[in-house]
Amino acid sequence: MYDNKYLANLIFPDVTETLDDLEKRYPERNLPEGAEVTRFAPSPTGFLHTGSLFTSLVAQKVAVQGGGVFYTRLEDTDTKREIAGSGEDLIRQLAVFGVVPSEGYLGDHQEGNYGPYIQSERADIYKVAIKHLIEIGRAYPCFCTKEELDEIRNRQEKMKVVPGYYGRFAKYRNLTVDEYVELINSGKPYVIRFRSLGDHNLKVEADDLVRGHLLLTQNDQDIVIYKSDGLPTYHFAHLVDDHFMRTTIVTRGEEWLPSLPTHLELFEAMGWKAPKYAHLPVIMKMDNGIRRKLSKRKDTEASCAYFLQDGYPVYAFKQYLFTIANSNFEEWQIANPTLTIDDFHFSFDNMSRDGALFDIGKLNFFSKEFLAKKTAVEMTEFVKDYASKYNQELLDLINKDETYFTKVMDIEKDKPNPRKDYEKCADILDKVKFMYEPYYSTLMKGELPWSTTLDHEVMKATLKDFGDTVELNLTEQEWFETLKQCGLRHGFAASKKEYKAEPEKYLGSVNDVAEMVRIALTSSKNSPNIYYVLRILGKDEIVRRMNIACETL
RNA sequence: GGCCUAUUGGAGAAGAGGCUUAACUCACAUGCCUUUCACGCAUGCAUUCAUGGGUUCGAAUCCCGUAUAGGUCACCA
Repeated sequence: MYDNKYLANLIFPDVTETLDDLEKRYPERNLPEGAEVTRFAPSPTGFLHTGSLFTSLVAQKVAVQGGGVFYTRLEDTDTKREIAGSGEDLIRQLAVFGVVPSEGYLGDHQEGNYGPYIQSERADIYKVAIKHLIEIGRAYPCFCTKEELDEIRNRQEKMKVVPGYYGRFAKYRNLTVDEYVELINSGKPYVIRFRSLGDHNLKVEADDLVRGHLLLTQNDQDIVIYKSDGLPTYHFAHLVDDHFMRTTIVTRGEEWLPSLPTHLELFEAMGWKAPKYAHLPVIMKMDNGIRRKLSKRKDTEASCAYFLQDGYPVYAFKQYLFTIANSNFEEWQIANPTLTIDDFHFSFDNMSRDGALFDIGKLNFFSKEFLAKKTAVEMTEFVKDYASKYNQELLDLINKDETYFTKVMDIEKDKPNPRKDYEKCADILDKVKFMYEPYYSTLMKGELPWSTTLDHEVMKATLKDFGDTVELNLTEQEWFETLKQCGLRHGFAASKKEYKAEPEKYLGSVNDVAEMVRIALTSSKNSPNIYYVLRILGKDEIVRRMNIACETL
């Protein structure tokens, strides 16, 4: 007659440490009142997902604002799905968005007293906990094969009962210890399952920081806690890690809500106090009229790298994410324009329970605002940094003459309300290329929006005259006067009003003159203020451009 | 299919029984400004809070049913 203790020793003969040893090794953290310990625990299975960034931003904020600890942990228990190097990538990407943990898995190294912070390096710790559960009869080995499990499921489907490994369907749940011992000694492969005491007809109460008080169905599944590869499943690793790393708030996506009862029962079985939970809404997307979760495979917005590639400012992106996180953030930012997100006080109470649709329009708004506030020099620096990483063509353009590029960025910056024409760096090349050769020449060879009513000879004469007489050392007002004079010499009224009053007397108005000069200068009807463009180009270039323009007429 | 969660305008949302003839932000529309565009300014944009019932003198706010959407039911996290 064997007992559970014998069974536990048979399964984990090398495990000599006890739970008490671990409690001593990872003591309660000494933190001020109200300080929280949060974490971001990604799996190394790919790039940084927008939803993950969102979750990590919230976790970090909650810890930092209360003087607590934010740490990272690598959840690499699924060796099959692991993508080599993605753990380091994740940490690097996080850093780009200002999410820098003070403790934990940091890519190339680990830091802190509660480690290791890589789950695959914590196998011994999990074993101590599992051994304990076996000893107290709350865990047992299960020898089911994949086929047996499938068969159980099929039977349950036919019977129309809740599927899964529980109660009377749990084939190995009620063996005697002797039987377990015999099976193990026979060499049959097995996993360890939790012995649940729950009942799915009963409820369990739970509190969630964003959802409030919940009444959930109890767990009754004898879930696998220890896989045949010697590593725990997520559920068990979460339990052990968040307990011994002394996490006080678990932030995670709402897809975890259904497993909350399981986790709660696990904590209870271990005799541990469960942390507080915050199940965050997921970011959605409208796809053909239906709302769905951002998909890693289908949606470019799902990857944080996508926004970086497009050259969205990190701060703007964070502002956007914070409007989703806390509904009062926008109003706060408007009321406190000089303060940053770091000064904002986040609260779970102001978080919405259902997933927001990803709104690129709103991101664009924040981004435009942000870029417009930069000075020309800052802008050049910012764009250059972007170009050096993502856009060689743009980088070449800047490097050709950085001072010149800064002048282009400086257009109308001296006005009280600066232009907001760039929403991301990826837009910039297209918007400024007319200021450069060979782009200008190429543009002028294309379709040009010249007036269809004006006589081409008159236009040519006007443009030539304009180039020959243009004065650059004038104020904008004065310069506009000379433009009017030029128009007057060729039969254009000095203002739209005058033209409208006596249309038979003129060919058009100064507006028409400005338009043709604009096209000659930029190839387009829409451009920044020509006065500024002229001053950057210089007299010789203006004359040259007028000649090129005349040739297209 | 079972279970869970959600449902206020195009989007994010405020709203906790009377102060809401539903705040604010983005988007959109119109007008003004103006040498174009952008900026800025002004105005407009939900008689209605998924829906049906109920409670109440009074409901977006409380209760019940229905619908819809999302999530979840692995030796994945």
